[in-house]
Amino acid sequence: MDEHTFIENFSNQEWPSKTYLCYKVERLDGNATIPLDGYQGFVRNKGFDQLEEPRHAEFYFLEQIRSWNLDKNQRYRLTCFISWSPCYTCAQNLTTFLKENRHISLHIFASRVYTRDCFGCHQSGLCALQAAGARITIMTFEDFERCWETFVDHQGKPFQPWEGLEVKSQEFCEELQAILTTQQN
DNA sequence: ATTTTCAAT
Repeated sequence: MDEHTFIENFSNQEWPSKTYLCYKVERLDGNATIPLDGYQGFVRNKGFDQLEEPRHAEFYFLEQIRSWNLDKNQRYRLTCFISWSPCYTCAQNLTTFLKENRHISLHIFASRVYTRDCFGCHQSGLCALQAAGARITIMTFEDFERCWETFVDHQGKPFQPWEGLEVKSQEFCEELQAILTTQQN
């Protein structure tokens, strides 16, 4: 991913009308985690402008995972950095996937909390996803930096945080915490 | 004080 795309989409000061999702996979072997570098990459949503059926980024992510046919006798950890947190429908699809694939765990790092959901309640979607075992957190400075190091064609440049990164991250974190703790009982 | 959201005006 080029530098501009990363900043434009992952900056928590921006409100882009598109979503990028970076993913990586590790195999868990006892206490060891073995990165599967061949399986890492990123996807974005496709909209009406591309003459394809509009689909959210998570659709393509799930499509990728399914294509790998990860060995059910091994354990894997998926990590994804996503610029908007999953909508209700996508959260449900991920929930179903995790329930059907107990050998796979998922940790989602979201830059921003998506709240404009036309098809359902994004809060309950995220709660269900968490209940299915996913970890959902807001990206902090360290997470942006890790994403930058791993997925951006940074040409050796270190991650330069934008103004207000920490404050916004904290705000979204509180918003997400409120969502994930409210509906649990 | 504080919009915006995987678009469509």
